Amino acid sequence: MTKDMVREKMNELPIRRVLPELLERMRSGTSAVLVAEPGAGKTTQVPLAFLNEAWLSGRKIVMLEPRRLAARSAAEYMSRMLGEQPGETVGYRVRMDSRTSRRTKIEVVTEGILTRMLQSDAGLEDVGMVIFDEFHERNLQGDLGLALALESKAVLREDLRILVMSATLEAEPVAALLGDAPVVNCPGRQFPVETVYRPPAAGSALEKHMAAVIREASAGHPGDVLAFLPGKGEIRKVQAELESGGVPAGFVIRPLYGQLPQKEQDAAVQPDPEGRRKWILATSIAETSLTIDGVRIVVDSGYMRTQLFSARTGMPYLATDRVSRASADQRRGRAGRTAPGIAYRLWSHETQNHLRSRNAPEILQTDLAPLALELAAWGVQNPAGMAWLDPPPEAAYERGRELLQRLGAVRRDGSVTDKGKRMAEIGLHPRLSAMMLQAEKLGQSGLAAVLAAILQERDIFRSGAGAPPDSDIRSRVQAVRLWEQKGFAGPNADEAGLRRIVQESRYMQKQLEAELSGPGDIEKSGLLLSFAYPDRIGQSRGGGKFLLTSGRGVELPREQPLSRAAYVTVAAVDDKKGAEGKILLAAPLSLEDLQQHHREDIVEETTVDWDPSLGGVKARRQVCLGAIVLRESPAGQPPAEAVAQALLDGIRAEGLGLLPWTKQAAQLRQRLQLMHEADPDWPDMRDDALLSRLEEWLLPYLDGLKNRSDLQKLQLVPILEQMVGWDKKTRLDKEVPTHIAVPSGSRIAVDYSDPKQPVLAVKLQEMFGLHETPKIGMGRIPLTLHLLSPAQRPVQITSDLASFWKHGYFEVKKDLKGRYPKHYWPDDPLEAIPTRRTRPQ
DNA sequence: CTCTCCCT
Repeated sequence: MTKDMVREKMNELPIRRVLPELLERMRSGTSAVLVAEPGAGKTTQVPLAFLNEAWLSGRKIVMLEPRRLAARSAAEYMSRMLGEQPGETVGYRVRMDSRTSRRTKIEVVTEGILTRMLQSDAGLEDVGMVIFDEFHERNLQGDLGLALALESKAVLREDLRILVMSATLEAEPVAALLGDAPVVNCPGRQFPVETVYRPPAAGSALEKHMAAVIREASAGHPGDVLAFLPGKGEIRKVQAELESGGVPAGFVIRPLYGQLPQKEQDAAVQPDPEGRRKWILATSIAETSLTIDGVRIVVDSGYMRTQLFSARTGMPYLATDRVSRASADQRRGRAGRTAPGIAYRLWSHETQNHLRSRNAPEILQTDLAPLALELAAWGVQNPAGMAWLDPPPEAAYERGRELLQRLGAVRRDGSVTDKGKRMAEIGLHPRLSAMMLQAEKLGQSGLAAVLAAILQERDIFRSGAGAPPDSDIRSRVQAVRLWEQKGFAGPNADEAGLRRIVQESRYMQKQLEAELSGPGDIEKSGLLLSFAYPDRIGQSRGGGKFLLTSGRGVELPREQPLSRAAYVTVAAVDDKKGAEGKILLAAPLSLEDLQQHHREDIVEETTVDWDPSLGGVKARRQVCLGAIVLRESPAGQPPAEAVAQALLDGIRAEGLGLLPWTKQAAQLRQRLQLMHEADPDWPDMRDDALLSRLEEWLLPYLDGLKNRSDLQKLQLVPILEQMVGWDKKTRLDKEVPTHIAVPSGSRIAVDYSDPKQPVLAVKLQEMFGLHETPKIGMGRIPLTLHLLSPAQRPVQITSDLASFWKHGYFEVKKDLKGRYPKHYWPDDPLEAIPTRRTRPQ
């Protein structure tokens, strides 16, 4: 495009119409929000419009972009409009690459760069205006940059202009955050896109359905198809589905996701050299990061995969979820960039109504250790006092602070240490910065820089078909070295990725200003990583399972040689909910290195606990690093208190069944429970209640006991009696007797197993002559009678004996007389003589 | 039995 053509095109842009208002707002005030739909041209027009404002008084305009590529291309585009090269009036600055000069008036930077600028000059002395572009993405770095810029403006730089630009933002909250800033709206310029809802039939697989819709749509409409899926797995399935149904002549399938080697990504984005129509199967990478010309058809699965952070375990995990309405609209818009298009949504109108309106901002679901370090370096220990659209969630923030403390970046009170300041300057995740600083001391910064670069970049390895991926980070280090020395990449490595890693690792080493340390010893990889991930040092439990110092369990497929290492450091992990976490990248480390370099975290202690396999208390001398036990030996004389506590732990773990519940003890417990239910002043005797008060009632009797068989010797009856005391015990015997005397002279034990309905089971013949049902509880509670045959089988259950004698007895008698003819079955039971034998003597 | 995307 020539300079004139660019100028001409620029004049048509919708943004031109709102620029005067925007300029006026920034003259009369100091902040504003610009809401402009895609295609309005805001990114390239707005910074240039402010270039000659008097209030700049020689200062620069800084514009933030969420991606390096976007920052560079915005700078290039604006330079072209001025007939210049980047680095003259308009420049850019991203990690490892910048084009700026003393003449530069507009600096386009990635979001994290602003934080670095503010950390080295809180007043931003040479900046007159900060523009936040694409703010609706709500990246962590953008939110942080805005919070810091607002503090700077409030305290040091009243005149600092802040403009927040966004495509689809609910403008009110951010305008309020800027102090009731005016909102300027600008329409966009998009071709119309028709929306079709096409949910899969019940029970049919989404991938199969998608393949069918792709086929159908390409038959009825022109242009390339862009299909959105949550991840690689689903992409491969749809691809297989399309291939098995036959790809028509003139079409080609192009997968597109971040892990894919650069060459294959390029093939998906660029027009097909043979002029075929593309079926592009993409993740959300194609939602904002990459734009593809020629797409007229979008097919959206409606799902996306995101990484979430578990504040509970301190580890990340992947989750597949429905997209938001904002995401779905963004995806649909991809069909209307160059011509009118059509978008198929593989969900129903009904589902559409339930989608959340926008994606959660990153600050609500990510690891906050980096944020906590920046704030500590800024001098803030409690983020609650700052201006946030969404304040950082407390649990994750606290996790982040704990990690920083462990890495030596902050003190207990949250204030930053000198080491922490250096870590923040290095501009890596605090874990990786801590590793770099430690490696420097050990003369291993060369290896550490390669490891950090590998972890920073996307994985350079593709797993072979069918084979499980290799999780040993040393194989990546080897690939990097091979590439550096011979310019040769292994069959599975991505060359563009290797190039980036080499560049990145050299940059890091240079930044440390360390002497180049040489390649280092690859076998120290696990050790170096342990300085970054001290909470993820794993000890083998066999079968590829490892216990981490944090207490979490993780695992590796057993086919991997790494699964047989005794100790590993786990750098990347997917913390599956419920199940063991999955190790994605790790390296082995030796016990010697571990003991030498983590000496200050290793503690020696005597542990006394219940060993279920032993059925008793075991005392051991343990050498521990966090939750893992490096060595242990039997301990001699453990303190009696600890043994008793361990016994209680055993009972809590295995239940009250460990105690000798004789018939008498069990009945006593039930009788007490009956009293409790009538009067809460009596102790609750249910399992949970007893277990929660073991210290009170059982502990005093445990002296000298060590195991199950010792416990079996306890006398529970006196123990339970002691629990209620003498007065209550006397009352208990009176109100809830153990036995009842019946007319035959027998004393029959009452069954209290159901405290609501105590039972007296007694032979019918023993009850002759008794008019009324016996009662307990000072005559309040009638017993339920189980009247038994001579063979002890219940023949009648009643709590109204008088009525039984009158009515039921004669029926029962007839039957019993037939079965037990030798027994005594009188016609008048109330006058008869009770007996425990066949007949009264 | 398969890792979403991005950045200092």
